[in-house]
Amino acid sequence: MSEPKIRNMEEFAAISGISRPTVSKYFNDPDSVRRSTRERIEAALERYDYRPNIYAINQNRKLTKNVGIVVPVLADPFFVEIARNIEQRCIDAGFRPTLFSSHGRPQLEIEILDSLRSLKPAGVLFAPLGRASNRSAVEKFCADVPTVLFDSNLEGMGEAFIGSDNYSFVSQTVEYLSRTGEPPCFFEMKTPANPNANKRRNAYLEMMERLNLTPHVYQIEGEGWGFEEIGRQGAQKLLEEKALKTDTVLCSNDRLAIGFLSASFEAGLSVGRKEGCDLRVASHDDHPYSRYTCPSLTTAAHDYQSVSENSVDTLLRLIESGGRFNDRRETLFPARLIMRESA
Amino acid sequence: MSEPKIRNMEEFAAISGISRPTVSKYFNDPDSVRRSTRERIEAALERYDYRPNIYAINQNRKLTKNVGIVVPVLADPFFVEIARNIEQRCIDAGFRPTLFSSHGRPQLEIEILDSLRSLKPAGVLFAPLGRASNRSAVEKFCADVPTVLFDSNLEGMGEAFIGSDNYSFVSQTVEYLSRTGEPPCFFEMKTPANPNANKRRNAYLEMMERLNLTPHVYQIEGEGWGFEEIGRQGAQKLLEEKALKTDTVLCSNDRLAIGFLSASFEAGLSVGRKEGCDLRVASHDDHPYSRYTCPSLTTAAHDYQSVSENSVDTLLRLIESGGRFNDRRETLFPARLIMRESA
DNA sequence: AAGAATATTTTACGCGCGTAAAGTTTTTCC
DNA sequence: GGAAAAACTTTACGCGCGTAAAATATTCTT
Repeated sequence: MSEPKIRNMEEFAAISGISRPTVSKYFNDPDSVRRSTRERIEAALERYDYRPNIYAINQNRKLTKNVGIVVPVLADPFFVEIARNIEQRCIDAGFRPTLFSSHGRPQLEIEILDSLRSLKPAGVLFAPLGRASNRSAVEKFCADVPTVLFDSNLEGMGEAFIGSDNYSFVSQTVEYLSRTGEPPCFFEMKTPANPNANKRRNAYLEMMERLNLTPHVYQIEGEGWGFEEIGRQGAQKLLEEKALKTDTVLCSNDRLAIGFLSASFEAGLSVGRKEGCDLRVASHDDHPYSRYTCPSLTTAAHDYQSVSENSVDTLLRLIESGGRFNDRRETLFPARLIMRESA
Repeated sequence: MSEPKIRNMEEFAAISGISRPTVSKYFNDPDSVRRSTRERIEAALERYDYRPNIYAINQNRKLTKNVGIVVPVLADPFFVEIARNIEQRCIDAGFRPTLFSSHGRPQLEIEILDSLRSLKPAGVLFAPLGRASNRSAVEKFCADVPTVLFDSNLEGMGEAFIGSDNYSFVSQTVEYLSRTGEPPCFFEMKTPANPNANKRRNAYLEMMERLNLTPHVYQIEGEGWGFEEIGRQGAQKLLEEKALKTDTVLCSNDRLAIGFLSASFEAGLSVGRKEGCDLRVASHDDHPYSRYTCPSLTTAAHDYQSVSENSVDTLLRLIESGGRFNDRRETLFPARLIMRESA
């Protein structure tokens, strides 16, 4: 490859002995040209490494092959895992994904959507910050760009939503904890960033009522996305004041639980499902590190595969449909209980 | 804003009463036009929200305002933290950063560089996979695109390298551990993914020699970037076989240490610097979660700020210099010892 | 106030490719 | 083998903007 350098499609067409429009056709869909033609082009491609100028291409297409992926925080490995999955699926489908993180900042989220707009993406997979998201900005964006929401639902926004079934998460953990010992209290933030948190609390309350048990919800102070620290400080306070009415604690999510475990350890309390332990702690999300907490964390796992697969499939259908669905469907995937040592 | 929709710069120039070339000049540098002109354009910008077509812009510029940021694994919060920092600094400098992660896969790293090339970025900040990186591919890339390496040094590649001073990390932890108790053994992977690991081992050996102490290095099996699991299994084996010759363990990095702590806990061993503990464990990196391990992890912290600031500054200077430096400088930042409960 | 310096306008071309239309060649099929 | 179908070539225009050159207008200098 690479004798003299090819400057543009004109030159490349010349040296491969094919007309430029046909070469152009080839790059848009290799199968749209005759086999012998395709082979001649591909032979030339191996000798001279030429790639069409992406800017010239996108200037002349209403729809690019770009796909935006926006997550609220990459510092949360959960989103990294989802993003990685989604990224690969987009590539496999012939698109160019670009990953953005709002890093927990509403203003940055707006700016990302804004700059995404000028990328003229074929579609966007968007996990919003949630409560802190600027709803009107999101709404405007979704009106312009085919968007599929995932993880965090903003009612009515985007053409579809794919996420996890919070009720499935909580019902399984509550049922398990109640069955194997004392029913749990619920540990969460007072003003959670993410709407899933509210659904989980409601699911807890509903589940406890159904089981004829008395619910206890502890809502701790704290703003932002530093859940571990918020959880640690909240737990420290509760433990110090001996405020917990049960010795079984169900945390809204794993990151809070990591903070809770940290505070428990520092308070000299032993956590676990074994005889003689002071506390049982369980949680939700199956955070990549929940296997390595001390003790390992009993939790409810997202179906990463299904969420990412369904999200991408939905977006591809959306793109094929011209960017609009007739009805906005919400798809939820159930959790899988992961029993470990903490409860 | 937004009465009728502006289609292009021609139209925007017309309604703002300025000629197109001047408007073009304004967008390339608002300060290059007369103040009264700038104000008229900005007034128009508020009424009609127009943004120049990014593809048309980049087609006609040899140098875009794009900057690529490539990290080996986003699943590692260390890189997320660095990337977040770098991203923001690039934005502040008027560039458009795009974040890529190789996700630990050498093939993906090559593909990222390849697609990055066609983005014609003004420059790239690149943290390579390390040992698994395709050196000739990286070399070719660096020859075409102004590149600054960070975190992981590939000798001679890129125009500069910015990273952490591994000797500073290890000398501080070894000194601290030796001073406050028993000198440490060293716990690492046999075939580490990252060249920093080798430097840390050598620093350990050198430091122990200097202190007239006998070094013990334990190299565990395992491939890839799943350090926690590798560390856990390696530690489990060592602890089971009671193979450790010291009760003070210095891990090559925090993620291995997280695995080590997990295995220790499961083996019923207490870790900490307090009287009566079975083991002391320390490590390097100040991983965002190292504060929340049980016990919290004594470690050596990267100077995130300095590394990211210097990386971006270097890249900006490189871009201004036309993409080439006369000499390839390597800048290393020292660590800061973080004393917590584990050692 | 007149000349110099600086900004802006006008005009025009080019970037690399998508894409349409009309004509030509190749393939397919009965 | 001949006609229809498919693929290709030729020609040509447009996309939205960068940018150069020359003419004109504005601001600054003394």
